[in-house]
Formats: sequence, C-alpha cells, structure tokens
Amino acid sequence: MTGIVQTKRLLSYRMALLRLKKMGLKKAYSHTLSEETGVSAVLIRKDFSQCGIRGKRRGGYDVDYLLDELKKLFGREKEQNVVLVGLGNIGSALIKYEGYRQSNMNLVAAFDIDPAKRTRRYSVPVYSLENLREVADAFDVSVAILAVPEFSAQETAHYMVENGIRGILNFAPVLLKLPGHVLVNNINIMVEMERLMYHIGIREK
Amino acid sequence: MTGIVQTKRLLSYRMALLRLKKMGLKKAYSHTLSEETGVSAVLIRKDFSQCGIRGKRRGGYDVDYLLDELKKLFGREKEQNVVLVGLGNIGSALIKYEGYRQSNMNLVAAFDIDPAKRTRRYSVPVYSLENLREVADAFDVSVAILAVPEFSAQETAHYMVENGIRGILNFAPVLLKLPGHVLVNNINIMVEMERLMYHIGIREK
DNA sequence: TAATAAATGTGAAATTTGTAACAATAAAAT
DNA sequence: ATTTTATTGTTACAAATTTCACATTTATTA
Repeated sequence: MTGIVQTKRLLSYRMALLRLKKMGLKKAYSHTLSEETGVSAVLIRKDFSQCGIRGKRRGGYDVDYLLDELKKLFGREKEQNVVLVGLGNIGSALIKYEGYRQSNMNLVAAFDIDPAKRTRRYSVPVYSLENLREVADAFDVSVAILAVPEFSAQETAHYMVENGIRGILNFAPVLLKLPGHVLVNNINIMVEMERLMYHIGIREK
Repeated sequence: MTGIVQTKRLLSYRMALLRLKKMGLKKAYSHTLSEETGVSAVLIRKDFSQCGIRGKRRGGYDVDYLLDELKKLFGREKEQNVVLVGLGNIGSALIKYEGYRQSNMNLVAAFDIDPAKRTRRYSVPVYSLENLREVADAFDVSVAILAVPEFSAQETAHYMVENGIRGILNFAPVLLKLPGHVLVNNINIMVEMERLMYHIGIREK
C-alpha cells in the first residue's frame, strides 16, 4: 500500500500556509507551497489528495480551506496543556517561548530539581518534580518537554511516565527506555549540527 | 542502487558508543547498539558493512575501532569554528551550551542586533552582525547557527551568506531561500511538538 | 466560442529504505 | 575434539516513498 503521508510534511505545509495567509494570499498553488517548504509540487498534491483535500484544476487551493482541512487533521479542539521539565539552557529558552498558543498548546508549569530555579520570574510557575502528578491531574497534562541533563534524563523520564506523562519531547541525547505506550520525539541539536558539518565537508571535495 | 547510509543514524551510533565507552565497555554488539539507538540490529550491521566497518563474527565490534572508523567518516581533523547569530531565547541557550567541544566544534562568537545583548557576560564575545565578515575571516568560520526571529531570518541568512557562511543550522520556522551552494539544516521545535501531540491523539483512538 | 495555457489528480515506474532468511564464522560448552 | 550457540555479513525480498508521464479540468485569451 502506498502513501502514509508524513505528518512532518503536512505540518510544514500548515506553517507555510499560515505565513502566506498573513501576507494576504487567498489562493495557494502546489508550486507556491513547494517554494515555501522545499517539498516537490507533485508530492504536495499527492499528500493533499491522500488526505482527501482537493483543489481546483487550474484554480489551485483555497488557503482557508487548506488550513481548515489541516486543522481537522491536526487541530485538537481543546487546547492541550503541556509542562516543561528541566530549566537548564534549553529549558530556560522554552519557558520564555511565547509561540505555544499558535500551535494550540499551553505551557502550564515547569519543574526543576534546583529550588533556586523555582522563582516567580517566569510567566508560569516552577515546581519540584514531586508536584508533577498534582499538576498533571489538575491540568490534564499528558505531554511534556524534557530538557534535563543527559545523566538524569532516563530516570526523570521514568518518573514522569509514572505520573501520567504519555508523550515526551526529548532534548537529552539518549534513547529513553520507556513502556511501549509512551511516545518519544527526540531532538538532538548537536547531531543536527554535525550532520550539517559533514555535508559541508562532502561538498568541498 | 541500494544503501546510502543515513548520516543521522551513524551519528547516533557514535553518540551511543561514546556513552558505552564512558561506561567502560570494550565490545559492542549490534543488538547492544540497537537498544541504545532504537535502530534494528540488522540495519546497524548493514550500515557498518556498507561503510567498510567490520566486526568479528560472534565477537561483536570493538568499541574503540568503531569510534575510530566513525571518526574517519565524520571527524574533521581540524576543530571547526562556528558562530551564533541571534541571542533570543534559543540563542541565549546555545551560547551557554558547553558541549561543542565534544563534537569537535568551537563557538567563537555570537552576533545580535541589540547592543544591550553585546555584553561580556558570556564566554564568547557578542558583536554586531556587521562584524561577521571580519570574524569569519579571522577564524575561518563557514558554519553558523541562526536563531533570530522568523521575520528577520531570511534577510539575516542572506547577509550571512554574503559574508562567508556556507552552512546554517536554522531554528527559524521558515525555508530559507539561499544560493544553491549553501546548506541549511532546519530544526523546528514546534513542528516536533505538534507531531508528538498528533501521534498521541491517534493512539487514543 | 474555440484555442490555449496552467493547474490538479493519479496510476505506473523508479528509487530508496528496511526486513527476513540464512550462510559463515568464532567463541563457548560439553 | 565436537557440538552448540551467538554473532556478523549478505543476498534476496518487501515495503515505503518519490518521481514521471499524462489525463483531466478550469481559467484565460484571441
């Protein structure tokens, strides 16, 4: 069977469309989106087609319609509450980030082991991880961002899962070993940096 | 033709191996690495095989040998100098990050448009972007991290390329339109978060 | 209104990626 | 020394992904 559409691509279309809409465009063509996302125009059409999203021949796609359809696919009706665990370098960046809303998410709390970090400096409260269960229950949180140091990532993740977390965006450079029902999405910034350098090196030759 | 090995995977093997080595292991089996990286053992063996890396049947792979071979593939002999452009949330996290060395990189300077950010607070100097050429020449920098806001990303990237940058790790959620010789690697944290939520949603059903 | 041009939509082909099965080998056990 | 077991290495296969070619439709122009 062909064609399990990659969510990453659809999400990148959505992002591009939001940009285009902000610029006032009403119509989008597959080749427009191709320029914006780097995905080939045919593939974009095929993705849409497979998701039941139709355009008009020669007329392109209606931007609002596309965004609506993508929202049907991705838009959780309810805004999702998320928490952040670890206020090191990356964690401190993410607690200050203000774009969660745009993705229909809401950061409701952060956690850190260091009491000194548990100040009111930020726009959300910072607790000890012991309070995770409480917060998760109160705000119906099942997804968390994990931004603790490598050495404590596994243990922390385990604790999080024990207290209601079912999805983790993991910035620690380790494969978390967790029960099968837990979903993990890894972001490894240094690996991405090395990839870039590697490919630059190749080009030189 | 089959089998262009994904650099991402090889880099994840390398990371796992560094961890295992730190734990004192001398030998690694494909299934060990599989547990550490989440990649299937067969594929790991195939990847190694395709890169000319050989183990001993029933004896597994020698950790130091593996790391050496991976270093031959990825290790730039010279340490590579990199710069950071933009000291917002993410940029501030990355200027404080201390793991560049481990990947044989060296952050030599950062740049921000806001003079208030150009303090000596950090372990590397912060300049106006006008000084990029100068720094790039002096330190032979061709790779940069771009962590400016979305609206200025394209313009900034363009300027960077005009001043010697050939590789960009881009945190802004836009596809940069740059000359063909420039390599860009995108990291879009919110897309990754949405992917996670989407897949969690699917599971619920 | 006819002709032309510019878009979508899609089945088939090509490519890429991953898995399965199993041969080959070396270590360990008997 | 022989047998068993665990591991690599490889070939053939399967699945997934992407591109190609082109039919189809719709807008525009002459």
